[in-house]
Amino acid sequence: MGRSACCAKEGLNRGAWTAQEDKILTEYIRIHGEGKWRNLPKRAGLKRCGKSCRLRWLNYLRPDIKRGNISPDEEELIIRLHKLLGNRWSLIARRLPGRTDNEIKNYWNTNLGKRVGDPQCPAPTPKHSYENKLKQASKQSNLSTHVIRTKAIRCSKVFLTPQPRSQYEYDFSSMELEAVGTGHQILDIGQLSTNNKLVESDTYEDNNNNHLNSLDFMMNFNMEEVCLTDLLSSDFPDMFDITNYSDNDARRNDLSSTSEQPLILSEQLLQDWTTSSCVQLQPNVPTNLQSLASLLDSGEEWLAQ
DNA sequence: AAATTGGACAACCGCCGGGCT
DNA sequence: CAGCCCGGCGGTTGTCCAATT
Repeated sequence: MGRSACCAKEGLNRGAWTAQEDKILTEYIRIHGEGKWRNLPKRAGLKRCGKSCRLRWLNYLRPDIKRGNISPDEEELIIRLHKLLGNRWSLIARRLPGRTDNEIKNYWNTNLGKRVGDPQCPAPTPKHSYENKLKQASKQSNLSTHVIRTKAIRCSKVFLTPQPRSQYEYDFSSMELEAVGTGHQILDIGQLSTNNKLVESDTYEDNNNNHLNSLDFMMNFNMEEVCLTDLLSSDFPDMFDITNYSDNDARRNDLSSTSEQPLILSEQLLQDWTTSSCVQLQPNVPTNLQSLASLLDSGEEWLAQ
């Protein structure tokens, strides 16, 4: 017996969403939060498939989405990440705050794939240039296209350890995060750009007058205020504090054996990085995408071995 | 000015894995 | 343990629109 379809297809709207549908969906999620997608359409009074609602929300309506205007730095990062991860768009998207897997996938398919796949491929046409994209974005905004651009970026795969609140007050110099299931510290926000602020999980919800009890949080990460190119000059090894692994971490021995050496990207480390949402950072070291690029370089070298 | 072409991207589809019963 | 539900993911399609003929 096969599983039932996610929804009956009869009588459901399909195709582009109307402003009214968007409003209904946004309002419903604002009140009830995400989840229960299958029942959502009925409860919200939408003639849409639950999956469709979820996709619409995740790829378009979510307030933390930054759409269009992919910068050259983001582009380079996408290329590197794709080289490392392949078509794992969701993983790639997690490294690009505000970007959705669908957007990155589309961007790759229409731009980067052709370019990267064929070294002889001619330079992008003017229509594809960054400058023109800026013009297009500007044009779109002038046409009052509803481009959602918020600073709050949800970091859905990072959780604060369930410790007393004082553990994660907004003292960035001591804040540490823990990746799901890894049991080791994953990120120190100490020297995040001052433009990047950690906010509690319910900030996002607050924006929607919601109040979920999730422990996950968001990182206020304004890409436009982070000069990615500034990040390209730091030494990646310095970013990693291998000694930060807890004593009962099974990997500690392996890692500590290399702690006195220039960083050699371990499989585990790479795995951590590719499966978590944050990079392990050494306190007092600037967070930057160039370092991610360096990490990718290391990962590429490792993969080539 | 109309028809055609091609790019961009929103949306859909089917599959899969995890969790629950 | 099997069956089911739910959500996530990647591939593909459909539609819109600007550029070109």
